[in-house]
Formats: sequence, C-alpha cells, structure tokens
Amino acid sequence: MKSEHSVPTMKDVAKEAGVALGTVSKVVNGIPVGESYRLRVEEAIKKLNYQVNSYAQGLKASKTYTVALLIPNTEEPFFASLVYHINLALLRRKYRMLLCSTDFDSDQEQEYVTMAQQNKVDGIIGLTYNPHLQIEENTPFVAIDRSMGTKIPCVASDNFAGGQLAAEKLADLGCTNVAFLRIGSSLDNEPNKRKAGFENGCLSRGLSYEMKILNDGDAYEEFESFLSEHIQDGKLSFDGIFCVTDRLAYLIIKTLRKLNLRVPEDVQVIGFDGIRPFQGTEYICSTIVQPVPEIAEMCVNLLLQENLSSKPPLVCLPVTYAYGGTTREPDSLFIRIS
Amino acid sequence: MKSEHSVPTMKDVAKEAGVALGTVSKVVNGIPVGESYRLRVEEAIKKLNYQVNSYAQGLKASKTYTVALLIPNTEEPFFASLVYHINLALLRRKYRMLLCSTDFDSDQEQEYVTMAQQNKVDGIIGLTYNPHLQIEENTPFVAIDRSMGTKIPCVASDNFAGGQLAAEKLADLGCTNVAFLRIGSSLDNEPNKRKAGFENGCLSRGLSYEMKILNDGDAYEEFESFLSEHIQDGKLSFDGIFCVTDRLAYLIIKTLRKLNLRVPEDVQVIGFDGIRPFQGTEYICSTIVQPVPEIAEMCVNLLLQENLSSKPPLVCLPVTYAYGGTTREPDSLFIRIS
DNA sequence: TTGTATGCGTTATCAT
DNA sequence: ATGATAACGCATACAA
Repeated sequence: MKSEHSVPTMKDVAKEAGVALGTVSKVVNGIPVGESYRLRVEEAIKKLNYQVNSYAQGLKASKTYTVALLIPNTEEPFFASLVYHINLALLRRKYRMLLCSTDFDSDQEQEYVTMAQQNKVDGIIGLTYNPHLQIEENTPFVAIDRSMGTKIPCVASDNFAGGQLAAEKLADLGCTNVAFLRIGSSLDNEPNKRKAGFENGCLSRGLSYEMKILNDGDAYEEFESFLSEHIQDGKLSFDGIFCVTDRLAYLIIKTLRKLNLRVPEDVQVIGFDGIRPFQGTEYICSTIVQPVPEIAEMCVNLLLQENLSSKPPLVCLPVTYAYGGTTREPDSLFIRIS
Repeated sequence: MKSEHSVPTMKDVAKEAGVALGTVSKVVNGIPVGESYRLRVEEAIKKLNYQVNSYAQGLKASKTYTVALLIPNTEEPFFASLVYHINLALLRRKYRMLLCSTDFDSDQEQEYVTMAQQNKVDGIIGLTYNPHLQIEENTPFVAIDRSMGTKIPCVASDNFAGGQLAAEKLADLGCTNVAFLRIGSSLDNEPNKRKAGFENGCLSRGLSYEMKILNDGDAYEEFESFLSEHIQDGKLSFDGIFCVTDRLAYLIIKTLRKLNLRVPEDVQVIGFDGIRPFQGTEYICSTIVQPVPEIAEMCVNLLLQENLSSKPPLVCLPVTYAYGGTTREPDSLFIRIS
C-alpha cells in the first residue's frame, strides 16, 4: 500500500477518517465543520501524523510565507545582530526566512535575487551593494542602509543624527580638537551621512576637526601614519576621535595604545554600531548604538504591509549614545557638570 | 490578458515560442531538443523574463533543495560563524537555507522541526538542547555538538582533545597549578568532554588542578568569589586557567584585571572556540580553535549523502591552539625552549 | 453543512 | 524529436 511508505496526504487522512477531501482541508484551515466530522478528522490526522505540504499550499495560493534576507555575511557582529532580529520578527509573524550570504559580491547579490524570485518568496530584505541590482516589479523589496529609488523603501539608523551626537558627546566630554576616521564603501549609502552629521555637530559646537577618509581597498596602515603624524612630543594633537564603525574604533584603539597613548585619558574614542563582543556583555567601545531590533521590525513591517502605495522611501530610526570605556566615565561627567 | 499581470509560466513561454509545453520544460532542464526549437524557446524566456517556479518543482519532485538550520541565535559569535559557513556550504551545492532561531527554547525547537517538515525540507541541521526532540524518520537530520541516538549523526569538534591540548599548552607555557572554569548547560553534550580532556591532560603532565563548575542558572559572581578566595597577599594560587568558552574567558579576564592580576604575566588564560571580535581581527584570547568551516562542510556532506546507512554516529574534528594575547608570547616561548 | 471537481506550474509518460 | 496528458497535494468554487 502506498501510504505506508510515503508521507500521508490529505487524501490519506480523508480515507482514514471516512470523509471527503474538502472536509479535511477545512478542518486543517480552521474553517467551521460539523463537530463529529472535525473530531474524526483530527483523530485521523494524529494517527497518520499528517502535516500539510507547504509547497502544495504555496503553489495553490502563490503565497509562500517566505522572505529572503540578503546580507554580506553573518559573522560580522552588526550583520549577525540584524539577521537575528529580522529572523525573530519574521518568525513571530509565522514567516520563514531564506538566508543568503552575498559576501559583498554584486553578482551573488543578483543571483540570490533571482533565486529568491524563483522561490516565489513573498518579499526580499536586502543589505546590498550592487548599484544595478535588478528586482522584478512584483517582488516587494526593502533595502537596509541604501536608497534604491523611490519605489523601494530604505530603512536605516539616523546616521546624520548619530554623527552629530558623536560630535556633541565629545564636546560635552571636554574635547576641543577632534578627528573623524572612516573606511568603507565609497558607494552612496546611508552610513555615509555620519560624516556630514559629525561635521555639522563640530561646527555647531565650535570643535575644530580633521578628517581622514580611506576607501575599501586602502591599507589600514594609512591610519597609523595619520595618527603618528599628529603626535608631537608623545602627545596626540586630538583629544577625541570619532570612528565610522565600532570595528574601526576597535582597531584604532589598539593602534593608539601601541603608540603609547592612553584611551580615554589622552584621547577619547567613539565608534558607531553598538557592538558587544558577546551577547549580554558590555559594549566594545563608547559608541553610537544602532536600534537593530527596531530596524528589523520596521523592515518586516514595511515588507509585509499590504498597501504598497503608502510606503515611505526612507525611514531613519533614532540612535543613542552608550558608554563603553573609551570615553570619560559617565560618573566623572556628572561631577563635572553639576 | 492574463499573462500581463501575473508572472509568466511555462505555458506562456510555450505560447510565445509557438511550441509545446513539454518542449519548454526540456529546454529549461537542459534536455536535448531541436536546435531551432531551443533558440525560439530561449528567446521567449528572455522576452517574458520567465523563471521556473521552485514551488511547483518541489511539489512535483518532492525534493526542494532546502535545508533548515536550527540554532539558538545568530548573535553569539560562535553560532554566527557556524551559520555563515553552513550557509556557504549549502549555497555552493545550490541548496537554500531556512534559518530558525530557537533561543535555546525546547518548544521552539520542536515547533521549527515540525515547520521544517511541512516545508518538505530535504534535511535539518540542528544545534539543539531539547532532549526529547521528535524527528520524523524520513527527514535526514544532523546534530551539532550533541548525540541524539545512533540514527542521527553528530558533528562536533574533538572537545576531549581540545581540553587535553589546553592542559598541555599551559604546561608548556610554564604553569604548574591550574584551574578549569565552566558554566553552561548541564545537558549531556559534546562540549562537556572538554573537562575530561583537561583533567586527563593535567594528569599526564603532572599539573595540579582545581575545578569550578557552575550551571546555567548560577550567578557569574560565584567565579569572582572563587577567584578571590584563591588570592593570598595579592597573589593568585593559579598560574593558568582554562575556561570552557572564549566567552567565559573574556569575562574571567575582566574579573582578574579588576582583582589587580595581570594577564598573562600573573596568570595565563586559555579559552575555547576561537572567537574574534570582528572578522579578520585577532582572537579575543588565547584559545582552542574549533574548525567551524570544516564542521559546516561535514554537516552538509553527511546530511546530503545518499546512502543513509553508512552514516557515522559521531564525527569529531581536530582543534588547534591559537595565541591570543592571554598566554605568554609565542616568541618568548621559543626563546625559553631553545 | 458536506462532497466533488478543477486548477495552480511542473515534470514525465506516452503516443505521434 | 515533439506534443498531448496525467499527476504531484492542496484549496476552493460549485453542486448536492
């Protein structure tokens, strides 16, 4: 007999329960049905250990309750956190998540978009770098950190405000001469606004500042020489540094210590992202924290929202400052202020 | 007309190319077909921007090229790395990955197994904690770090050897009196063998050792008092500590420094896992490195292997020691030895 | 209210 | 070699 070897189908359940196929379908989908029928069907389902086949469902309904997430990787802590929170936000809504690691590769990004569409996903969330990414009109797409035209909503932190906040914090903490260090994609994306925000903050608070901006290919060593050049008699000419990411801040702090500069006594450092080495531990440095859970929630909401017409082109979520050991203690700050 | 609004199907392509449905299917699947037909079909596919529907394929073939990964979360660095490498290993084989974050919750673990089976996944890879996880016979399953019976292969690092290696390294580095600190699941899983391996290593190298073992619920502070109790005149009675994970090592190192003990001068610390704060940066501490890429590859290989009969019950992969700043410099070691 | 029949997009088995 | 047709498992419009 067939049903012995293969997984049971609705037909098997119907036969077992002695009812019609449609009745089983209704029971499965919670559509009202005669009490006695329902019981018999439920019993049969348990007996056969029946489970609906999502693929048949998806084919029928052309709705698959699946969303693809395109992200460079899951090892870099910020990405890892994003993946986790988006996964949770989706699972809460009974959606499944197809994870696609793109490794920053434009071709892979395009490939996975195609793959996702073959899979008839209900939507795609993407943190991508390919400036020419082709997306079918009929596949909802939400971008993270990069605007891809008015038809595609973009969700990001308020990077400009974050830059401003960093400048203001450094000013509050007593800095007068600061630097902005940046390395990363030269692509026009949202995180690039951190620079403008920082400049703006420096100007409004009367901080004198300098910038050192590298591109992705450039050697990190350029930062080392930049810093060395600004040391005179063992003293750095900056008393505050804003790094575009916590990752860079981490490296810069190591370099500063190698140069016999104390952090935060000689120079205070603020990063951006809000990375912790492990879950539940302290921040790796003083930092502007991105609201990752909120970003995740917003992406999923926008993606699954029915009325596509009212989708905003850009959503910026508020960031916060957090102490992480590389700026003056918050306590000493209170003393100074009061 | 219909094909204007919905996505094109094979039928649309057939009509466009003026050939039969079956012919299109053959072209799509690379089955030989008359040259002129093939060209016409390919042209029609491009013109309509046709893509095969994986859901219809999956329904027909009851093979979906999808694998589910059950893991507590993707934020903890070790899990994040595992997710990344498993994702790559699957994508290399043209398999898709369904990510399920379980948050260490037994009910969620069971729920996602059921969900995955409904999705007719071709297999499940799981790093789970539910001791009673029910898995359908016909769904291939590979476990990470925990044996779940002889029918389910388990892939793990060689945790016993790792524990041994830690003891041997500490001995090589000049330690004579060491401690083993552990916190974590009391469940019977592979990482628990680190303790036995360490004891074994200590015995064979004549190290005297002490153990402090906490369970998941216990307060971290117990380690602090344990360490405090072992300080006399500002000196710790251990010169080496092996922590069951890098995470714990990280916390312990912070505590040691708070107690005015220098690492590695006063006490050397070795962790386990091989965590880096960011991709491409140095290890967070001296550590026993788990071969994550190899674990990932092995899981995927075992899962997709055809002959289910020859699946080994337990595969242990070799670990390595890596210097990470919390043991004596490898250079000074060479000098000492030579 | 319950049962029956059709179609979702593909693949594969047949005749042609 | 090509084209028609059935079947995969489910949902639903429709008939009973």
